[in-house]
Amino acid sequence: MLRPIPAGDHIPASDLLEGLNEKQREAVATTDGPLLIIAGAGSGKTRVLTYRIAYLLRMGVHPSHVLALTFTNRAAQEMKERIGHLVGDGIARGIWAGTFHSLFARILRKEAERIGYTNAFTIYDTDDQLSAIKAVMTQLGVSQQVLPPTGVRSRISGYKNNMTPWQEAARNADTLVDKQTAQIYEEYEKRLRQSNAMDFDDLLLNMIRLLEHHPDALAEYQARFKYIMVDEYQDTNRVQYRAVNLLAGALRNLCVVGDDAQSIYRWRGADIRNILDFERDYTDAKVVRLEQNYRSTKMILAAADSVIKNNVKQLKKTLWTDNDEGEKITLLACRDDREEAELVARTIKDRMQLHGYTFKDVAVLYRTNAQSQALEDALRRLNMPYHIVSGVSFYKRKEVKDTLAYLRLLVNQNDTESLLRIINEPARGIGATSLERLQERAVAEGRPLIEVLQSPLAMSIVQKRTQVAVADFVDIVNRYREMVDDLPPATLAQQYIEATGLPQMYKLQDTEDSLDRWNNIERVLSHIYEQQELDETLTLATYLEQIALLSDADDPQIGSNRVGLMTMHAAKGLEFPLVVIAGLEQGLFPLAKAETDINEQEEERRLFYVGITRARKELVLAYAERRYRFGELVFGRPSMFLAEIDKSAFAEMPDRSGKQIAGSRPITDKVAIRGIDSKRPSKAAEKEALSHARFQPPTWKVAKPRGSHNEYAQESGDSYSQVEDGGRVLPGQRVKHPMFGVGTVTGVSGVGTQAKATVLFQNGEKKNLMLAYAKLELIS
DNA sequence: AGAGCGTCGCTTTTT
DNA sequence: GCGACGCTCT
Repeated sequence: MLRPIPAGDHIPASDLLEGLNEKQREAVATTDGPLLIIAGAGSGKTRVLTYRIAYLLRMGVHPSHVLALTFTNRAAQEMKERIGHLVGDGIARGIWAGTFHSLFARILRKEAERIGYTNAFTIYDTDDQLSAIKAVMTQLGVSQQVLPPTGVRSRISGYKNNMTPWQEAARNADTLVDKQTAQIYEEYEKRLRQSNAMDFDDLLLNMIRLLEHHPDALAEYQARFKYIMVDEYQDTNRVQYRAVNLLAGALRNLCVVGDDAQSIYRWRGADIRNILDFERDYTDAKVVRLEQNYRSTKMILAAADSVIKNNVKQLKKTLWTDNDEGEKITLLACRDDREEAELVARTIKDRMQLHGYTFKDVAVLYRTNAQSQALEDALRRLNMPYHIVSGVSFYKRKEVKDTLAYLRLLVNQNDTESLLRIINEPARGIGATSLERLQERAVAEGRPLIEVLQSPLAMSIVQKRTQVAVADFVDIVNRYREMVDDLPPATLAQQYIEATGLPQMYKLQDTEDSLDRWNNIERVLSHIYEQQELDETLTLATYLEQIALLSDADDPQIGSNRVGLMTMHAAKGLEFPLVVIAGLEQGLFPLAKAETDINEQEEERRLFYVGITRARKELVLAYAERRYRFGELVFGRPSMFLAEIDKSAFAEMPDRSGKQIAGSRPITDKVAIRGIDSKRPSKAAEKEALSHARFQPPTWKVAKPRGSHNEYAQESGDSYSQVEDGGRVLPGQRVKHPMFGVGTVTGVSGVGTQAKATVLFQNGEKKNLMLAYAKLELIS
């Protein structure tokens, strides 16, 4: 048993238990042995987790012996911060907190050799997976028309999530499609091995392989992670379950926290059995139920409960609260998606004035990312700041992916997917036919493509001209490979990317679009520089790993004062005083396929439950009778979920013009709302503003003079343009750029977000910089 | 080999 | 309503 240690400057262990309810206290103070915490929405789960870890530390557990597995990096970061407040930052920093994927990647990086990789292994995202699958299908002569590669990808991922190796998949294959899929699976696995690459599933599987095949590694990590906690346990899959069981196997100090009602990742392999089996696998497990909700009003909780109770499959629990009754729910019945967006925006503005919310107190949730567009337009028109939680989109841009592919190749030359991606980008005269032939050769010889490219004998199968082009390309990569250990990553990346000719290609095209792309490449390079400044141990490999494992919910802007726009999946774990859920129509939410499949329907319902329970004070629900989907006007009916909420919970609310917004009448009634101004902004302006709202990469800060503008100007339509307008940068002005150094402005062009400055730097280089992005510091 | 045009499929959610 | 991909032509 543990004994408390002197508290020093911080809160003693016993005090940590104060201010917790009885159940929470029990969960926190149960340090040893298996513990299952069933934590209803808003029941103080995060509080319990952080206090429990702080308690452990106070009881003398060394931070490095604590492992906390979370769903997002943000959740881990937040947890660390909160623990830091309780026990001191220095101590909190020592715990192992992160996602399964990022922590396992870190361990595997160290142990790579033992499972047949090198520590330079690349992490393949879903796009890389797809290219690999396509290449394999071409190699096997399987038609991509008959067998869609995305379908194959999800089947392979399904196999992996069930720990089914290709041998077994092949054995169990009955139909031709099954057999072909199994064969593609086999070749896919070989290809990734050959490429020294792991996909997301492999990060988990390889951790298991390491622990199962290397008893000393198992012993080592079991001894290291003496206390293990798993958050969002209902959304873990079988592989994660196995990994956790292995790690906790010796000491069995395993605490899992979950809520089956909030399980929303079944499609990704999350398995509710993980909760049910816990008590079976750990018969001595203590079970603590947290059922008091501290977050929401009675009204909101009642609505959530009346919805979720329609699910047949669920564990019994009763969530209750001491909070106020609260406001009734507002229902916005709208004619179409434009009007829905408009009304949502106006309602938000209205409630902000009425109840004193600020922008960051508000979130608009929806089922699909595509719905954000109309909402953005409306918010922009009302000049309300917002931010979209989907930080990865910047990294999905072609030029950014190309840049990263070049860097990945530098770190891991066997990374065939990256190699193929950029070998002819910019065009070098290395065509598809030649590459196909060379790939065939590589497969036949069982060696990585990059080796084939460097073998004069093998290269003789392609034209002389191609041979020369390939040799030039390989030279560039090799030249910079030699410098990897000698130059700081940002400098190396900068010089190497310049040498590839990629940025120049876009710059010379000199169109609005190509300059944008050029700029994005510069932003990646500046980003590496920034990260390097923050962490001097940064290497290109670790940088690339961070990028690969970024998640949407990791968007650092989440704390800024803006209205949050996000999917309900992305909203998991968050809470807001005012929550709007838009697009409550059959076929959209729930999605069409849930109408026939009861399991899907229950998952959609859980998702709605998650959405509702994000709200603390007030809930607004909205649907539209017509909506544009795929550029086509589609008619819809209100969501079945709306009918599951008691009619008396809805408010009858006049809007400011005195007109009816929505009533407590049967929701199928048509409620017409007039007088909404719906002038569309110009196409160009829309696209413009959108690109800035969307492509702000995470951890990116636009440097700007202090206090020169309101704090939310950055991304919200018109106000954005004031961030760095041409006005304050004039010819003759001396400026400093983080990468290029000091220079003098020689010219300015464009206005608003398009404002550019030509700067002559001290090294004689002249650069044309977008002021909205380039982090220029004015110096005198 | 590369440019240009047309078709298709896409939007469910993401580590 | 857009972007990715494939086909055709040069």
